[in-house]
Amino acid sequence: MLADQIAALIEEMLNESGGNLELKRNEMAAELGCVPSQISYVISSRFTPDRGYIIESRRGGGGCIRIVRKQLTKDEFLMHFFYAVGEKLSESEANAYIENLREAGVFTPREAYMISNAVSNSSLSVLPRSLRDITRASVFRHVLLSFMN
Amino acid sequence: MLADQIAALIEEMLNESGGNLELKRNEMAAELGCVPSQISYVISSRFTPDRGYIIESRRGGGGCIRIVRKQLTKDEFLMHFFYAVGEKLSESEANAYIENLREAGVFTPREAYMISNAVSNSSLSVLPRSLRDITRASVFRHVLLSFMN
DNA sequence: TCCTCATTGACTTTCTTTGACTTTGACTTT
DNA sequence: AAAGTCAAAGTCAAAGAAAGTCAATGAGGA
Repeated sequence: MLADQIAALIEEMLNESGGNLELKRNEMAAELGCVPSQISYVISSRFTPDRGYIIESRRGGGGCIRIVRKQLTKDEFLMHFFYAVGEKLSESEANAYIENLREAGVFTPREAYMISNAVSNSSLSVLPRSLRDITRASVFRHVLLSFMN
Repeated sequence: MLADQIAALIEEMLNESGGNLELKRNEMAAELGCVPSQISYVISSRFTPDRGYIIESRRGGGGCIRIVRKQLTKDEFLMHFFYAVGEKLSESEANAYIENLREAGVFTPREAYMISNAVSNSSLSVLPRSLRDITRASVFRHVLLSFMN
């Protein structure tokens, strides 16, 4: 299947580049003889943040797509939290996690404070209540991910 | 890409001059072999007041462009960003702000990285597109607040 | 069958590059 | 001093380049 070939190619290029890759979507598509949006599809379906990748891109002349792999050298502790956070996360659960991570020395007090503010109800008060816990969970998981490496 | 080269050159010249630079648009364009308005483009797209630069210029014979990198206190800096962040905030704007704050030493690299992840599109991908920029703005403003005083 | 994932291509958005034209200011001439 | 000259920088719109989005369609499996 095309998508798998592309994924494999990207994977390989990632290895060669030490987990930090810049690619030209159009170029790559031309080489593989596929449509450019196929590359987008593969990236958005397989190189997701949830699987430990960070994607950035720039449009326009000289634009490109940047893929960075977080090697998840298992900090068991972070992984634990990462998986513990479900689909939804309440403010108080979040604070409990943050407090735990602070005590464990994963977050500095300043970082803990900041994160707590970032995912506070008040930060998320712009959203309807029904979306807050889902958003909080996602944001928090991403924060955790940003500490793994 | 041309624009990036020019930006890098200006950056370098700014460093050499201690953050206070006068340049000749036409001269520079001639050296780089580009059209003069390209210089204008780079300045207006990258050395914006939002990123902490002040631009002045003089036309006519012997005219020039002056670029000054602002030095603000931490609180001024934060306040500036706090007010600059409007109702909505795109991912790339957010990253520009974060990068600035990191360079200014307000955020540690680790903090910058984390915040960037917290407000990334992928963090907010659980939300409908229409709510992302609003939520990002709110979260980011709260983060800024958590760093003040 | 129905559902999920893959493929495609038309259309959109963002960023860059260029050049024609305008405005400004210093200097020179009358 | 007023007018003219010319060398800057400013403005803007068009064209180009690249990535993003999305909906329609296709293919394979439960």
